[in-house]
Amino acid sequence: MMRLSQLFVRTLRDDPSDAEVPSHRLLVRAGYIRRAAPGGYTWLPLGWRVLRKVEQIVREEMDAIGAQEVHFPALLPREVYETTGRWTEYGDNLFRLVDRKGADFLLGPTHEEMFTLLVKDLYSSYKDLPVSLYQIQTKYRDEARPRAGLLRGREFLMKDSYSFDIDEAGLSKSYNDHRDAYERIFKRLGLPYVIVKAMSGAMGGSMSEEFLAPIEVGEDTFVRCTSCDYSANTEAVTTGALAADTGTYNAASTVSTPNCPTIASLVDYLNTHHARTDRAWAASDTLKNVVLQLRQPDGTTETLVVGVPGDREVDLKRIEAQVSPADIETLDDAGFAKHPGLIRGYIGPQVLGKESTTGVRYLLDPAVVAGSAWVTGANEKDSHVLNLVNGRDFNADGTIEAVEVAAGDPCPSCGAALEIARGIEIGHVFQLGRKYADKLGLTVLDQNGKQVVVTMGSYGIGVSRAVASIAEAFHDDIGLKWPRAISPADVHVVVTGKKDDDISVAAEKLAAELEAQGLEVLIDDRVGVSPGVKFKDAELMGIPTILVVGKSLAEGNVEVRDRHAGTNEAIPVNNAVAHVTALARSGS
RNA sequence: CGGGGUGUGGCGCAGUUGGUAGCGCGCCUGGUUUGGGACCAGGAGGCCCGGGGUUCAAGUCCCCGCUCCCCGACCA
Repeated sequence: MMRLSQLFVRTLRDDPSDAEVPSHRLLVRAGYIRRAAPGGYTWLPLGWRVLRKVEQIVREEMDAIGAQEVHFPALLPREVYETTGRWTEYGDNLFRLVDRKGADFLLGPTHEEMFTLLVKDLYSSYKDLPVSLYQIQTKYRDEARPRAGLLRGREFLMKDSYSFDIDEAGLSKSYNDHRDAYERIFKRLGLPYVIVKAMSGAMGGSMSEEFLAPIEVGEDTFVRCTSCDYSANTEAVTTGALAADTGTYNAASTVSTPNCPTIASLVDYLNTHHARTDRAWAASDTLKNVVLQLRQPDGTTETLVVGVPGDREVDLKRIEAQVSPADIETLDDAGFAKHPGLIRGYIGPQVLGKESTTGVRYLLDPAVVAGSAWVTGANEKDSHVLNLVNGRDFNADGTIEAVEVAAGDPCPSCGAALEIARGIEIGHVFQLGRKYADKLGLTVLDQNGKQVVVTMGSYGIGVSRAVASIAEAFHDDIGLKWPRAISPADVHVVVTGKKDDDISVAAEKLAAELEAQGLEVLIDDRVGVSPGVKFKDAELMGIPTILVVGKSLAEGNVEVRDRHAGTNEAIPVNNAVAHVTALARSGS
C-alpha cells in the first residue's frame, strides 16, 4: 500500500514556468517526473509505476506474437555504425564519446545494426527463420530542440523490435503481426490512435505506417478522409491522376504584365487590366513554376522545374520522398546564373522540358490536369501568357506529387474532402527490406544451399512518449485522469478524519480490505492536512477511482468518485470493498 | 542552426535613478483548525545562470558564453 504520508512525492500548487503542454505541466505538478537535464527526466515513484505498466503491456503483446526480448548496451562502438554509414549520416543527432584509449563510441539512437549483427552472429540457416527480437531500451538522440517534457527528449525509453525473414511473404507476415500487436497495445493502453501511411524513403517502395495519437500538441501532420477510412502522413499522400479538363479555350495570347513577379501582383494586374467577364482572376488560375535543384548522393546535381497551381505551396519533403535518395533544394542565385533561359518571376512551360530550348526537366503536379488552361510566365520580363493549355500548348516530362496537401483536397481513395490533423507519433512499423542485411552481410543458406540475404522489418514504440501521450489524451484543467490499465494505483483513498478517529480507522480498514482483494491502493493518510488539499491532490494525481472516507460515514456511507466521469456516489461502507473492486476489475 | 522571450531560496514571482535582496506558496517549531488548496506566532533556507569588465559600490550597466520556453529549419 502506498501511503501519501510516506510516498516520495511533492505536488506543486503552481504550474512550473518551463512547462507549456498539459502532459509536461501535469506530470511535473502531480509529482510523477522531475527535469534532471536538458531533455532528460527523473521518474519519481508514481511516474515510474506508470512507465513500468506501459512497458509491461508492450512486453506482453510482443511476447504474444513470439518476439523474444533481448537487451543491448546503449554504449556502442563506432565501427558498426561506420559500416552502414550512419556514423556520418546521423550527424549532430548522435551522442558521441571517446574512451580513455581514444576510441570512438556512441550512445545508441536506434539499434538496427546491433540486431542485424547479433542474428548474423548466431544464425546461418533458413531453418532458423523467421525470428523477431526486441528490447526496451533507453535511446539517446542529441535533438536540436528537445521540447514538451517527455514528448521529445534527448534520452527516452523505446521498444524497438526487428524481424528477420527469408522472403517477402515472411516479411509481410512479420510486419502484420507487429501491426496487429501494436493495435492491441494501444487499445490496452487506452490510447486513441490512427494508423497513417508513411514515407518509406530511401529504402524503396516498401511498406511503412505510423501510429499517431491524434492530439493537437503533436508534431506530426496527417490527413484523414472525412468519408472513408483513408489516412496518411501529409508527405505520403498520393493524389494520383485526376480527370482531364474537357473545356475548350481560346488560343494562347501574350499580355504585358509590368512588375508582376509574384502571383498576387499578377492576379491584381489581370483583374485591373484584363478583367474576365465571368468572374475575377484568382491565384488558382495561374501556373507557378518552381525551380529546384536535385542533388544525388554522389554529388551530381540537376535542375528541375515543378509546375503547381499558383494558389498552392510546394511541399519539398513530399517531393524529396519521391526523388529519394536525392536531396532537393530551391535553386540558388548561382544556379539561376547557369540557366539564362529561366527568367525569375516569368517562367513558363513553353521553354521547359527535356526537348525544349532550356532542356530543363519539367514535372507537373497532378492538380495541373490534362487539357486545363493557365496563366503563366511568357519567359520574358513583364509578360505573361493567357490560356496556355496543358497538352495543347505545352507538355511536361511527367508528373510529381508536389503541392502541400491542404484541407479540402480530394481523398485519393474515395474523392471526398480530406481534413488535416495533428498527432504524436507513438509507433512506427516499417518493412526495412535488405538494406542493413546487405551492408552487414547477414545471409543464410536456403533450401538449395545458396546464400540469400535476409529481409528485415523494424518496429518502434516510444514508451516514455506513450506515457506523455496518454497524459495528453486524458486530463482536464485540474489534473490527470489515468486509464485503469496504467494508473499508478487502482484506488486513491482519501481520509478526511483526524488521527485515530472513527473515520481514520474505517479508512484504514477499507484500504487493507481492498488490498486484500488484490487492488493497488494509495491512501492519503496525512494528518493535519485539510480535506480540500487532499481532494485537490487526488484530482491532480488522477487515479481513476477516489474513495472518500469522511463525514458521510456517520450515515454509514463512503463516497466513490469517478475521476473520468466526474461523478460522486454514496455507497454503504459495508458495500464499498465489493463496489470498488468491481470497478477496478471492469477495466473501464 | 535562424528569430523572439527568459533565468533571483524547493515552486510561482517582485526588485525603482547602481547603495549589499523581498513577497506568496511550500518547509521547520508551538498553538488553534479539519468537506474544497485554513489561521496565529516564531523560524530555517540565496554562488541573484556562468565568466570577464565598468564602478568606491553591480541582481541592476557593458561584453562573451550557457539554460529553459515559443516559432521556424532539422529529426523516428
